[in-house]
Amino acid sequence: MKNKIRIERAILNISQAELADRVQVTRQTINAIELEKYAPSAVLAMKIARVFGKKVEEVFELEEGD
Amino acid sequence: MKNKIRIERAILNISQAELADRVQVTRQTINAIELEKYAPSAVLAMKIARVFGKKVEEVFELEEGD
DNA sequence: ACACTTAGTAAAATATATTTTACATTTAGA
DNA sequence: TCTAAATGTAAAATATATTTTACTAAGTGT
Repeated sequence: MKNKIRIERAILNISQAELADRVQVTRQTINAIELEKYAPSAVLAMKIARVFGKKVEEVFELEEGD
Repeated sequence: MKNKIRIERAILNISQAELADRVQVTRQTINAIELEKYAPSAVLAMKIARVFGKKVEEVFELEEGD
């Protein structure tokens, strides 16, 4: 699962820690998802998209293997 | 996390088993999510929404506790 | 150069999602 | 009514996400 978290963070100009704070997870969780170490839960994906003012599909993209 | 899976299934007129098949999970997984026993992964939520031709936010809704 | 914020990483523990197998119940159609 | 399909449920096993603690490295501004 690919994502545009880094780009959206840059647009909002917020750190991983700040985003983590806003969606109530740890900074490491944001880092891991941003680096695509694993995919988030639907709840977290929706919260992240909401912070960015985007739809889930605009931030996350399904890949072949998913 | 609330969802409109039952309604969307009714519109498409497909069973839980058929939906499970299309998104490559077991029938029990669809049943559990539909009955809100637990929330899906982002991957699964996106696949389900895609089957229904809807955005994730049109099928799933965040609740207070999420 | 120094201090500070940000980002990357890792291992162990915990929480949660998903599978598997199996059975019970409800619903719909012939 | 009989039968088949669809749904609900449950326990145990496995997979995956998330937390916690902690350390390292990289970038920024002064």
